[in-house]
Amino acid sequence: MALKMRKNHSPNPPGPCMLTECMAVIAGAWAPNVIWSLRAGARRFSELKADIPPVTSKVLSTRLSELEARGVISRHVMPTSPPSVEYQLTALGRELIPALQAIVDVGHKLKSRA
Amino acid sequence: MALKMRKNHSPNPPGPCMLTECMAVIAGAWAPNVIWSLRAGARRFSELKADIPPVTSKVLSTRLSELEARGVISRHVMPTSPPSVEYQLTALGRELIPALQAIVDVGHKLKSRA
DNA sequence: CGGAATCCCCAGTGATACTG
DNA sequence: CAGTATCACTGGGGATTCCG
Repeated sequence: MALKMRKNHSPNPPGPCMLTECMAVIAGAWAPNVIWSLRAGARRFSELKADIPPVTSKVLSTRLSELEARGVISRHVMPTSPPSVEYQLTALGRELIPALQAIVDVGHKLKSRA
Repeated sequence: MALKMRKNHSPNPPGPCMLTECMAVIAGAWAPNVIWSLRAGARRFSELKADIPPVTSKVLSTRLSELEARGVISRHVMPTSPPSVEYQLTALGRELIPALQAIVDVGHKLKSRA
């Protein structure tokens, strides 16, 4: 899986800029899945990796970084031994859930008609 | 802009398969914008191209072919001279609108907080 | 006008291995 | 456990050109 979204073509095209804007957030391999996995609450790196088997550590950490940079998720290092890290959606990230929910809904319809 | 989605990693991963399923449909460069432009009704090739300035003819026609193949849009050749072609959403395609609407909504929130 | 065919290119993935 | 480092590759996308 992979998602690419052009990140910038400077003069915002007239119409569907918001669409493009937000697509960029949920773009990137496995990004939607990560958000979806976090929808019920915080999860640790290895849990996320287990939730989404085909993802590699590299891509997962890359995606987590991006999402954190965009303010969609927050990262908390737990001072345990061995150290573990928890990720959870920020308020901003939770705003994405309805959109993903809508996508999932359509996915079901697509599936049932295929 | 570009979107990639893995099309198949055979044993459907437990959870977010529907998500992936549907993401694949709206993935691909400018696909969401095309659907969005068709939201209000049928449009011709050149109109779509005008709606989404940065898209090239090749990519637009590629995307239209894919979307048609997926049953999201329908293609009608008008027997005029010069010939023109109209595209419109199928019932299936219209199912996608709520999802895109949700994405646009989130886009606004993202924008207003950035 | 609408779009198919070609060529090229690199960003984004994946695989693998290594580290604190 | 939670990453980072390297490498190689693939195909999606852009530009350009040609066709009916």
